[in-house]
Amino acid sequence: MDVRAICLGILTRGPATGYEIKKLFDDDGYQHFIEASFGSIYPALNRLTVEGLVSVREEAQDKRPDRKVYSITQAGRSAFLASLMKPLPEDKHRSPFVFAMMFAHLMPQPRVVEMIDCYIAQSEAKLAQIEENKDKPQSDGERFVMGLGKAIFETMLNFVRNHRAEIKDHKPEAAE
Amino acid sequence: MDVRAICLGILTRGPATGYEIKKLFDDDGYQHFIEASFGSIYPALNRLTVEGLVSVREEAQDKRPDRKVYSITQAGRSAFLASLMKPLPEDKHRSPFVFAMMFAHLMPQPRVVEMIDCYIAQSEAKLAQIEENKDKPQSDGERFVMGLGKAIFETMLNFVRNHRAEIKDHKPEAAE
DNA sequence: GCGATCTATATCGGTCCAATATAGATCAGC
DNA sequence: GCTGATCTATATTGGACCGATATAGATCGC
Repeated sequence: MDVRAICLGILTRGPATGYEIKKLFDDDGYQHFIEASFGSIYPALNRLTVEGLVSVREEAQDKRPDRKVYSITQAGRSAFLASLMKPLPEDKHRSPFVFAMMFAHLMPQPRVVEMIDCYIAQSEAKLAQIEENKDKPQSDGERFVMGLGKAIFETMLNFVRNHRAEIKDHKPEAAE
Repeated sequence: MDVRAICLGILTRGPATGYEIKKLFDDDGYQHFIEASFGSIYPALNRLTVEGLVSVREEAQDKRPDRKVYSITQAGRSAFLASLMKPLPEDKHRSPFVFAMMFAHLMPQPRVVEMIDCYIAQSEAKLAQIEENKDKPQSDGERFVMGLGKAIFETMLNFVRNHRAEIKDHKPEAAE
């Protein structure tokens, strides 16, 4: 599941530029489960082109930088399918917040509450974004991703909210 | 939240070798939310030593490689605390499985079911590991991490199990 | 009209991971 | 008692990847 495979996957949905591939992650709900930066997308597309897994059509635009529209080739389709038949790498959930919570006892209490509130706000924003995209026409796969994202963020929100209440109850002198 | 900060955090709990820091992730439930490899831990500890944020005591062992036991210094403690006062990077949940599910329509149906079953088995194993460690003496922070991990994996398991049933109901010709 | 944001590509430094090397200890099973 | 597997322990290297930055004209909001 490296960036090259991710690009191939996106391109099975239709031709796109590097910029559009990146934007797909930012705008829709995918970035919660998979992402790639420009610094890896552009080199990946170049290499895929050399290997014949994608083809490029340069669209010279009037008063804009050229667009390089990439399309997946038959060889690319086969390669992507083959990668889906191999065992998948495991999920990785990296949470600086959770790590920080392990050291709550070292922090001033207001900072802990601030951290939790910030995390709650972020999770709410993510949930809102998923909710927003719910009306768009979606494939089965997209509905699965959005549904799972929603379920996970709701679970985390609940858990963290309860934790916040515990902290407040336990040390009422730090109440707002 | 780079590897250096992670090492400092672990060392606030007491002196440890690079090996032990890594093992903490593997054995206990932390690896679900934060991790680091040997390839980054050892260089990080070296740099922290040069910077005076940790100190080393080399224990020459009889018939074993030397142990380098690292302890956090006062300067290290301050640096770690300072890093906790800065805004935290956001969570990153990277799931090749979820990405692959977006392309279920391109795969042979048995492969989709296999993927889901594999994912369910992995999640069950992670849950079992958390359950196992429940009896160990734990700090507040550890209970928080384990509790959240348990809640998330249970949510995902539920969701994926339902999804599996849907696939089976929808295409009963692929039933086991 | 002016700053902010958007479209669009590209590169670079640095971080980090996965794999590999080394090497003796211990432990399980035969 | 021997043999292979696993464990303790450190270290390096190649490559993947990210975050920041550069460039540059377009468009949009105020």
